[in-house]
Amino acid sequence: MDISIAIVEDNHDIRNALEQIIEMADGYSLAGSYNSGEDALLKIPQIKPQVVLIDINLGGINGIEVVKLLKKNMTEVLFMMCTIYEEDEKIFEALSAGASGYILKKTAPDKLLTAIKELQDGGSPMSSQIARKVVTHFQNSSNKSMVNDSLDLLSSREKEILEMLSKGLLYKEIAEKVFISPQTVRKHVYHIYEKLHVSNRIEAVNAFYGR
Amino acid sequence: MDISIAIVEDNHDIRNALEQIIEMADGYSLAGSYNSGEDALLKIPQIKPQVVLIDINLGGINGIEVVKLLKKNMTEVLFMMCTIYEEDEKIFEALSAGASGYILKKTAPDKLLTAIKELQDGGSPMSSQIARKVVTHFQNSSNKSMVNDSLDLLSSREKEILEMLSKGLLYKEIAEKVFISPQTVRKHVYHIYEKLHVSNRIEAVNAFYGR
DNA sequence: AATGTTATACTACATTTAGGGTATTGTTTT
DNA sequence: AAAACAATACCCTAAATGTAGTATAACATT
Repeated sequence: MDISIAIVEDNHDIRNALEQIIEMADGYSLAGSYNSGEDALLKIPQIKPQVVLIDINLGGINGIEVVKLLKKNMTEVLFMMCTIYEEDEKIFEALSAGASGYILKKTAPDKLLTAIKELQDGGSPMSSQIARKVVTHFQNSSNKSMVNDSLDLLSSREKEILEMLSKGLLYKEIAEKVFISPQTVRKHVYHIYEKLHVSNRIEAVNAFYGR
Repeated sequence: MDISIAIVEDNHDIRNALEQIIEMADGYSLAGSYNSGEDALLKIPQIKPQVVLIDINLGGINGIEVVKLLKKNMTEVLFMMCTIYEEDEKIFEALSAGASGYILKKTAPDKLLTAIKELQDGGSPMSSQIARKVVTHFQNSSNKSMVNDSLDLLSSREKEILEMLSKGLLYKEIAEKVFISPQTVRKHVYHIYEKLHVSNRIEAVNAFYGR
């Protein structure tokens, strides 16, 4: 079975070129082609293509918005952003809007077709440069709670208690859990606040989460 | 200038094969080769290679731990995980430990060399299948705070107050900010707790952040 | 016109926290 | 051995929070 593809691209020449590539290739079929996001929003839910190749900078509503809206009701459709830019912001916006692939317009026809195939096979085709940006973003967001030096000031008991505090437990609940008196819990919390330079639970918990 | 590469791999045959590939290739030079993570931890800080090709499953300390430890003091060194697995968990662990590339052992010699080159050029070489996993993870974590339907139950005033609560402000501070009495703030908070089914600030704030 | 919701504000009471003091027992570090 | 720190636990006081009832004005919905 061919992979059915829809194209959303406002530039006439590029759209025609993409259409040609898809129509001439074996194993791929063109399900629809639109020159605006508005048009795509109306038609794509009807034709239900497997893959949508979509430009980011469309005339009216932009491609990222289109993906966001369509993805909400058509989770199975795979979106591949196709753009001239390689900007960090756009990449993250597009991916969190629900796009699965991100390629540049200058990509050669055969690479484009391979990328669509990969998309359909559960991959996320993108250049390794773009992948690095995603990875870096991933690293930053997964480490931000770890890069907290002030938390190192806390003793392990204090960290343990802060963690329970961050879950909303009361002093006495914490006391029961670790078999100490609520008084002692209070003393620990008191020291935690001193060390973190905060004056209530919320601020301490925010510090704990690195905010 | 050649790209200097270190190899960390406990299997003798594979290590030899990798050494051969690097040594025979133009533009790449072998800076060191180790059969254990422990060895790598000792030697790599001295030889300072540009790229480290490292297996995940080493005999003693595992490759991810090695990356974590080395990356801490050698931020410029690029790590490429080289493994037989394609497990989600390992991928995320490796990337957040500081690895920039992730390839499979079955990768052909010329692809391996290309991947090292891409790594050096600021890319993150990985298969599109692996990229999809990273992207999916990215989508899940970037959306988790948005998918909160219970917050919709709150009136806009209540949301406003919850947001200030989440920053650690006291009732009276909130009262001053929005020019209402602290009593009213308390009443709002009371309603917030009811709607979110929680019974203290921390739990409300956790709900606010979608935890 | 009646009902429901939101925002406002008061009261009262019980509970929980925060700030600070003191003290004992261990464990590290010097 | 002395000093510093960690964990434990008690004291007191005051402030903040949580729970709950009541009430009023404004606005939206039925």
